[in-house]
Amino acid sequence: MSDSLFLFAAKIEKHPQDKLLHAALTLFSEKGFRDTTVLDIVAFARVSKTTFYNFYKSKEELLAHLFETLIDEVLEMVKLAAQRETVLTEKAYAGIKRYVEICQKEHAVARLLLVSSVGISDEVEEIRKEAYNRFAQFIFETVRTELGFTDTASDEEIHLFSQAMVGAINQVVIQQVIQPDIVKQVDIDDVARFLNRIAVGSYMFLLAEQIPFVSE
Amino acid sequence: MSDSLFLFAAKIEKHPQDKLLHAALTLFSEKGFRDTTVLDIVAFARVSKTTFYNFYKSKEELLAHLFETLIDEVLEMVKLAAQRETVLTEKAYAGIKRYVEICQKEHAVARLLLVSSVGISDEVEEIRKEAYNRFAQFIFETVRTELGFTDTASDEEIHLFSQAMVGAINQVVIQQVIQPDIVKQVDIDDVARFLNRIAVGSYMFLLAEQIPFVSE
Amino acid sequence: MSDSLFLFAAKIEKHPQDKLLHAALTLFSEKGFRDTTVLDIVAFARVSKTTFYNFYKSKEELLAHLFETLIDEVLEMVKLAAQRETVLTEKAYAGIKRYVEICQKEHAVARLLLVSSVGISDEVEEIRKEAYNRFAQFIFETVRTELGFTDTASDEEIHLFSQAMVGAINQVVIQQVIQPDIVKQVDIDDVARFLNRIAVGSYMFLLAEQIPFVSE
Amino acid sequence: MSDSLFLFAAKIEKHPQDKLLHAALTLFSEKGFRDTTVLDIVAFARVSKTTFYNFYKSKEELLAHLFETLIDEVLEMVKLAAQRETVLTEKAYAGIKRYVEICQKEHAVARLLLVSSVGISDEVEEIRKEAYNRFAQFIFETVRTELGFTDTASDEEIHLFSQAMVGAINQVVIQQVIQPDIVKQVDIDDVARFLNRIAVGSYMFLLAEQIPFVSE
DNA sequence: TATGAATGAGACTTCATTCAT
DNA sequence: CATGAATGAAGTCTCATTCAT
Repeated sequence: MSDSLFLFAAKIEKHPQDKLLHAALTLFSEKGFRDTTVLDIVAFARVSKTTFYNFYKSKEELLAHLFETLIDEVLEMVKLAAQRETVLTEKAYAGIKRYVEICQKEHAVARLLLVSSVGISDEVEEIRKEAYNRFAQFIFETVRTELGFTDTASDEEIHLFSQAMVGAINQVVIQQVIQPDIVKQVDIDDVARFLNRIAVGSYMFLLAEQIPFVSE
Repeated sequence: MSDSLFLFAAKIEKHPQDKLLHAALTLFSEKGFRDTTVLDIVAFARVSKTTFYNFYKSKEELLAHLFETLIDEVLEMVKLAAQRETVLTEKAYAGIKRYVEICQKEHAVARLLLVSSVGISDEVEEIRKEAYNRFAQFIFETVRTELGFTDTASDEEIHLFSQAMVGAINQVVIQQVIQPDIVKQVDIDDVARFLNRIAVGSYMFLLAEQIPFVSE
Repeated sequence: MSDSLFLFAAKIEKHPQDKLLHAALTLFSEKGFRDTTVLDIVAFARVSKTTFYNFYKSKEELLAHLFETLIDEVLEMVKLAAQRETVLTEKAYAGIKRYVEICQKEHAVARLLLVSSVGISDEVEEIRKEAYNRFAQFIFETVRTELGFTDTASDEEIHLFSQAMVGAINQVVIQQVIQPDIVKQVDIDDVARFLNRIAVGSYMFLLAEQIPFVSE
Repeated sequence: MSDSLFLFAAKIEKHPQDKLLHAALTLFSEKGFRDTTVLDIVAFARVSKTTFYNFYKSKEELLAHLFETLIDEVLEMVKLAAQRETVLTEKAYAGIKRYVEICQKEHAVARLLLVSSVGISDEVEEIRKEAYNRFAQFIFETVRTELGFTDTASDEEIHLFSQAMVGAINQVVIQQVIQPDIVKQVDIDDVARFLNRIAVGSYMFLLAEQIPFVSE
């Protein structure tokens, strides 16, 4: 389980809200959102329904809160990993690798974040959108810093590009990393390096379109 | 609505199953999967609940069937658009553009395919995975033909790359094309051309790693 | 099974209606009326639903027809048994004994007639009422002939009395004869003789009230 | 309706279970068991379907509970009437009269108890059997006390006899008292006195077989 | 806060019955 | 006649959510 990875789980759960978050994390990951009942959650968290509904208006709201908490922590870890990397040109790679690592180690949680939680509520989608944009922003800035370029591309294009990269990364994670039945476990390093190359290469390509040097 | 776009909707819906598919398409798109009840569906389709459950074991199964039907049609249209394009180097672009076009014109349906249907059931995810792989395969093969290259990259890498591209495309579509509240409508041509450049460029980048000419 | 006891069952069931009656008899007796479906019946009878609904408007109507057929046969056998008895004073006893015998031998059928078929439809109740009255009439006339009395009691009282006797007989049959789990099987002769004594005694008592010789 | 006769109906029905019982009594009596749906019941009782199924596993179980409740009350009233009668030799008559009275006044309820509820479920039949035996026991004991006899008949015979009497009484009630379309309303007193004479006379007859003084 | 009863909504099932082929 | 699809009604079950104690 993820007792050590996520902060609220480490708080020994003195606060009922932490207990609820931890219960939700455990149960949503294990059985999925719809197959987890509110009764399951309060039983696991050892709090009452009253407490539950004092903190959250609905099961959806709990998911939204959990989602936000998790994604914040994950992005924080990713950024931290990039910071800790001393080699400038490896910073983006370090971040992406950390992301892939987390998704592999906590594949149930990753599945929750990337698959099970999709389409549950507009609230979650809003948070997701925001989080993906932050992720995109991180990648873009890291890569730009790495390469020391001064942008010539428009903000609009940069934005699009970053989003595309996030989509690319998540898609690969979904299909290669978090499948529970994958026999030949992919090599995290390979995947991370691969994704990093795409990010870096795509950024260069983005600039290149200004001064075409690749295509016709 | 999409009465002309999707085949089963044009069959005048004599068969209850087509009526159900059409009803599901309409209602899932309009109100989302969760907020559509089986009663809504059978009322809209003017069939009985029994008929519903004769065809589908559950609402989830109907979604899976609808999803499969739609994605098949969409991919068919995309491939057709690429085929019809006579200029060889524009085939991938034509396909991607067709995809983005469909997603814009039928943004409710696209939303259903790309967002609302995620995480509902393993069955749908299985179909989605398969469909995304077919899409990835199409992109890869079209681009390869366009460029006339003989591959030097491994199958594994090609696979990863194609998946990444599909993720990139879908993410951009999700955030730029199918948001219902987007004020400044993006230009379909721009987005499609942009995505095409990513695909082409990424493919070249993929080969380039064999004969490194970009990075260290 | 009752293949030999009831006429329509012996007709080798050439006629679809006989097949239906036989199927209904078998299945209603075995599983009860509500737990037997029309599909069960037509499958067992090897006829089609169309045939079923050509003969009967509903499952209830089939029950009514079956009920009427059975009760007619039973009463016929009872009367026959009484006729065959040469000793005049044993005629009523012979009839009652035959009745109890049938109910014991065909306890599933008896259960259907006396318990399971009650309250299903007004039509059946009408037939039941009529049949019980015929039974009552038989008892009354047989006993009267046995005793050679000329009535002094009113028609009304005779009618009431006969009905009471039928009720008494059936109640004892229900509780003593057709219970499927009765361990100590009651002795048919004893019960029949007992019921006969009640009938005879009651009749005498009925007359006695005219010329009170028993009570205060 | 029977608002004053049956206890649970008088409880102002604060408890949903009482509301359900009252609704069931009303609707089963009015439209019969089969033609009353669970939806009818919960609508009438103004409780939710969930509440219904919290108390009862099925409509059958509700009937069983209602049946038990009603029959208990009826037997209580019958016994009370017998107790209140000061003239010793009129006690059995008083009880039977009360029974017939109730069946006439509440003929819909009586119809439910004696006809509509038959054959619905084994559970009800079990309760019915038990209740009829209690009724039989009451009649037997009352009559025995009235007559001051010391028994010479065997337990087995007494048991049979009591059952037969209950059957006789109920049959007469069914055919003379609770038919909704009876034009010439029977006189309750007459019927009750008649049934009492049967009970008393039969008991004497039962003893007489030991020391035959009536028949040949 | 905790507990438990109650609610209302919706999923799923099973039939009796009808109808077209 | 047989077959099978379709219907409509009802039963049963499971939850999320609310409320009183």
